[in-house]
Amino acid sequence: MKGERKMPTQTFFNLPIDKQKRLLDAASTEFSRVPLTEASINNIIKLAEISRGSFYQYFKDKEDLYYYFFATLKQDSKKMLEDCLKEANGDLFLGYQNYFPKMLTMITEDKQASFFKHMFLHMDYRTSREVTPEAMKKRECEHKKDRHHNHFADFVNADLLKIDSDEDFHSLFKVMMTFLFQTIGDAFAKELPRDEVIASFNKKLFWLRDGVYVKSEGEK
Amino acid sequence: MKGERKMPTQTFFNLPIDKQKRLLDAASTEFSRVPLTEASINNIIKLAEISRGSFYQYFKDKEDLYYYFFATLKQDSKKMLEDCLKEANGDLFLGYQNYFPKMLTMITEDKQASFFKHMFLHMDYRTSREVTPEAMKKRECEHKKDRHHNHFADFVNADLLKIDSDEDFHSLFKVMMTFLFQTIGDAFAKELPRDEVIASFNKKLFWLRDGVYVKSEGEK
DNA sequence: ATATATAATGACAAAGTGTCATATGACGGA
DNA sequence: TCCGTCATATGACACTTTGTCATTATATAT
Repeated sequence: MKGERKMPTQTFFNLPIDKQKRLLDAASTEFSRVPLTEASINNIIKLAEISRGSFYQYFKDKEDLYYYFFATLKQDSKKMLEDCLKEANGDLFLGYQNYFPKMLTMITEDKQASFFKHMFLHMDYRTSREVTPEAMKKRECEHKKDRHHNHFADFVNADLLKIDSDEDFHSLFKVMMTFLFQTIGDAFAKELPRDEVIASFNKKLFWLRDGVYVKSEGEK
Repeated sequence: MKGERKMPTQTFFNLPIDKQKRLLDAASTEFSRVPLTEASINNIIKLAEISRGSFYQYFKDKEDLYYYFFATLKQDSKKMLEDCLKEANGDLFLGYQNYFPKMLTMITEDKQASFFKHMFLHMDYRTSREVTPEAMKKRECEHKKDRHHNHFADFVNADLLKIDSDEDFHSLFKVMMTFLFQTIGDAFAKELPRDEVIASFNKKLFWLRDGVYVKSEGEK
């Protein structure tokens, strides 16, 4: 593993806004053209009209820019889930059921759709961590008084769920995000129509909610 | 998308066995050293002591060799799941519960463990398709009389499950494979001890089996 | 005006990729 | 034995990419 830097350098942020924007636009174009592994820094610097050396003054490498670019996109996504959970009165599954179609719209109808397509079809461990909202990560620092940004677990009514610990919560969140990624990956790969995609997600969601086993009598 | 070839050329199979083996050994070494994207054909041909031109006579590119190498490893895995399902008398979940520890052993204790580690940490859409046993894929060719290799659905007692169609079966299989990949990915990433990994998988499995919602009274 | 920090540049070395014209060698027929 | 043919082997080549670095330019403050 290489040393990972998560952010651009200060130098980048000191840049005039329009130069920053040029770079991000270039990133958008290149990462929409091909998946991360095939993207070329050469193309990006040509598009952004900056010199090779400058690029490396702002970012450690391709990945660094990639994840930063993604971060600029995902800002609203956090709030969206939060709202859906509130709206569902803490019902985790209902919340997700409302969340998914919104998410899908954002991903497929955005002008970045092509970027997202590559992303979801090449979703690996690192990427899935980046994509997962912070608020979903395990909270280990409850004692710290600066809980400035709240945790999704706070919006969920745990009484409805067979969940014992924060650990479990985290694990369950991850499972649900996995469902989401998997379904969207499928959607892109097979170019399914929107309603089928949603139906497919809901089916998985309900399996998880109610169980796949038949209970006593088959109410099917 | 580029034209994908799944197999080595005939030329490769015409080669003397020991030369084939040299190449596969080289693949094993290189793909254990680094993930696919960082692997270098240069290294492989040096290790295998073949010329650059020869390599391209056998394989279309890195990926081609990679997936072929993987195919040589995965042969027994199919039978393993089949046996587990039989042993569980068609109980899908019990079958998987038995299957997982065996799978885990195979992946972590094999001499290819390092290869698998890279694979699971970089599992993308394509890879997950390759890894998933054939017998799990959707069967569309029931009418064809040559059902020479059987389908996992045949070993599963569907009466126990809320499953309506083959489509559903396929979808459920995929979910379960996803659990498996996700859990193993976690295991490698966080270097969890074996029993924790198994516990984590089982927890997810039982969530899916029985549902995450509490039923009527909390038997917790 | 001068010193100092900050940013920009492109040439460069190193490494990798896929291709191609050519070389090798095995085999069968004349 | 000589020749033609076929499958295979080879490595030089042209090309792309990457990350670095010595140098130059620009801005800011004294």
